[in-house]
Amino acid sequence: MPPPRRWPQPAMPELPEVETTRRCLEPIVVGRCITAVEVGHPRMLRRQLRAGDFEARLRRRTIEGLRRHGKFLVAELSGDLSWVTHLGMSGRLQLASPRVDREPHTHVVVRLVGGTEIRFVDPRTFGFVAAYTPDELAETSLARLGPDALDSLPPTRSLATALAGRTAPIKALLLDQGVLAGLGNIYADEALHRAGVDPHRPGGSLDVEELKRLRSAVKATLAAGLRWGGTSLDDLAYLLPDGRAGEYVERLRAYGREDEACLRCGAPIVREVLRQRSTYWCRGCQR
DNA sequence: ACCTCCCTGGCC
DNA sequence: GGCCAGGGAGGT
Repeated sequence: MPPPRRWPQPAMPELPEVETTRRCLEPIVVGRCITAVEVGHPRMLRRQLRAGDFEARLRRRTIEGLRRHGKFLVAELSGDLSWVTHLGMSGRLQLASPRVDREPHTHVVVRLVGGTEIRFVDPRTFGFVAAYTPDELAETSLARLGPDALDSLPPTRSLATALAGRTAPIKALLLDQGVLAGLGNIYADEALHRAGVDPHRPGGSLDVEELKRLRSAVKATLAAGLRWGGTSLDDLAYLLPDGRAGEYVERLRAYGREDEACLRCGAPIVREVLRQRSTYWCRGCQR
């Protein structure tokens, strides 16, 4: 047995983790009414225009739908309000009975009719919650997101238009939520590895063939992440709402595999810092 | 288009 | 005791 790999510290909820969370919550919460709301950490409300609004806006509303755009989870509430949750770096949502002890760093608790609680646990507090009217929502960063990488992945020609003339590294552009919404550091590295594209390449320098490969790679990477329930690292910062761990970590091809052999060409995967972010890639087969 | 900051647990 | 991880906002 090889020693267990030491994964880089943070789990990072990205599109597959948020979508897995959404799918797990949807059948439980949609159609149910919110009876009580507690916010234990004021920082969670830093994106709410008036902090006092959040609890009042949620209470007694019914959750009519649960959607996702990029990494944002949006519960549509009765009365035309949107409850927005972003998991940040270390956030996760939990379904729990009120009888079960709260975990440390449980910053928001939303209780539903019947007693079930949706709990937002976030040690590093990069996540947040907010309740917006339609007008307010139109002014948030949610309204400035690019197309969703899973549900609305643009055709190759649209990607070519979006990237034309861009000189920033393709990795940075994949992380730019205004270009494409949903990829974070793990899945950006995975997609570039699958596509065989060097993360440093200026975005505008990719030819049509490369863009086709990259588009397919994004699709395949997200589908694989979803299929395995997302990526839970050793710290288990990310877990599904029912407590299960995502299993994609065992299937990562680049991220976290420094000095290990590339699964495609055998060259060692290297780690370097690109735009202040860890980047794992293969010098042998990513060009 | 780029850099800095926020925040905390885990590791050296 | 200090450093590192990073999504997104804000500033330059």
